[in-house]
Amino acid sequence: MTSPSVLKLRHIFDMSPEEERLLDGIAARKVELPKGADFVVQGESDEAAYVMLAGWALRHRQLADGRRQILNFLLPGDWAGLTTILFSTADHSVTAVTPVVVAPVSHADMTGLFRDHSRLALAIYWTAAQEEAVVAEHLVDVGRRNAYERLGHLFFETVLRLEAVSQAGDDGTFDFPLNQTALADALGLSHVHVNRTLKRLRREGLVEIEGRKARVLDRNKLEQAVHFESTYLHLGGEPAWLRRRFARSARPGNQG
Amino acid sequence: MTSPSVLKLRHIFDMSPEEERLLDGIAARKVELPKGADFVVQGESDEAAYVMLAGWALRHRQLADGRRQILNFLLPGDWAGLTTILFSTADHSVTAVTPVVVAPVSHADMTGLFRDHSRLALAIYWTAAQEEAVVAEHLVDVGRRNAYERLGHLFFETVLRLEAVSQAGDDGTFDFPLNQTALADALGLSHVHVNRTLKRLRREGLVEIEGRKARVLDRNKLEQAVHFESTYLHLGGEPAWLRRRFARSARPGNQG
DNA sequence: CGTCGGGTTGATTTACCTCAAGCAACGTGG
DNA sequence: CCACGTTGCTTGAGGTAAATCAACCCGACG
Repeated sequence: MTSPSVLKLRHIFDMSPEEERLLDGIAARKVELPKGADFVVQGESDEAAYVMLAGWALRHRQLADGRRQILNFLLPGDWAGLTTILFSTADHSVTAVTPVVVAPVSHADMTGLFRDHSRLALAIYWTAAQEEAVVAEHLVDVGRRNAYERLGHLFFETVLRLEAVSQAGDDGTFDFPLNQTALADALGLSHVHVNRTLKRLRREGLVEIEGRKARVLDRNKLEQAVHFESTYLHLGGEPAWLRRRFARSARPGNQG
Repeated sequence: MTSPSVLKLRHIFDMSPEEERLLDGIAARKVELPKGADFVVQGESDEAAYVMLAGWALRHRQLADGRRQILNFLLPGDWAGLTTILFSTADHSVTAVTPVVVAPVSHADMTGLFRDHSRLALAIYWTAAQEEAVVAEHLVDVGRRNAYERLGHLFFETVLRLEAVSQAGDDGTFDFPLNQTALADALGLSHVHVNRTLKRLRREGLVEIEGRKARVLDRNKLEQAVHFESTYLHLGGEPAWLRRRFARSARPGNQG
């Protein structure tokens, strides 16, 4: 089965069979981590990056007085700890929300990848850039949208991201393992207010939440209600001229 | 005179004379843009990246109904539009706050740089990663800090960043060309509330604002008042083992 | 000399927060 | 298999940080 990291990159990137094999090879070194495991720890220096293969994780920063802010959520196909190769100490933690399957990539392997497979390096850089764009949108959420829009926006974003890696059902159903406290810490709200706002979203027939599953009921209505603008996800399938640029950037020596 | 882009990277990176010359060479192609100029436009596809050499710019996202969120501020030594090489349309705009001096770098030159000077490419990637870390901290600000902390935090961050490129005076004075509306859009507040909170910061003797200049009066007091934690800036001077890693990642063919 | 961008201030409203409690589902251990 | 702590969800009451609305002031500038 093709790994989610391959699935995700196919959206923007014509990968050669060899490149796909290489990525799948990385993904083959599966490690299972229990729910709650921290695989990057704020303030510490870490020794590897990780590709998410299954499950949910979150990136968050902790303040000294206990307040915390969740930066974003990591879904299958996302990378964690890419910056550990650049910074001496991590400025955030990455924690498993559910049991997760990851593939660790040592720094040595990373630099090798960057050296010998510059197209894949560019693809990984693309992933990091997309993540940055998602975090920026969360900043827009928290800075300029109200609680109702923030929550709706997060649901909409999540469906789109999960669909990009074939992890959402046809009927709009998807795994949603976040509790209301996590939502609060992600959206800059209190869990009480999250609760009341979720109630409203349910009452208005926009989303449905049952246990650890969620479902977007009326896509168009939700999109309009929260003024969703999907450009920042860059999942629209990039135009040919851009795909060509990726190709051009290949160095001689990488298989043709 | 060494360009700010070189100054900034020296903090984390042992650059060879040739690499410094190359960066300074990029910086030699100066272009002046007037205050208010958009050099990256949300929704459009752009043809170059830019190194900031002088002046202030800001990155922001605009919502359809007019609300906007400023993501971060670009100071001398920062890069703008790095992702235009990866995405078909920009998800944000970059606008000059003051008249700015930039050096445009075409996509062709960028890919050449990545191909032939992988250490410099890594340094530029470092810059992008640091910017991501700053945006993430702004998310923490807006999500989990009150107006007073947000403003104080921004002042503190700004001094540190300006000092890293030798653009702040010894007495804590620095150029600060943002009006209160810009502060509001950056911090997720109304300009009225920004005004009142600034008054409080002044009254308490933490900062001084005169025209387009600002000054941090009591560094320690401000740091404590807003619980500033500087790790996310990664400006502490990276330890030797990390600098060595950058060196190791050099490919044969790059000088020395 | 009018207009415009920017700062300041007051009065009022509101979208959230905090505190507090109750309840259901669940695992754990005795 | 019952007592229990725990975790997560829900609801109410009351409080507050910050928004909104509305002036007014000032200096710059054409």
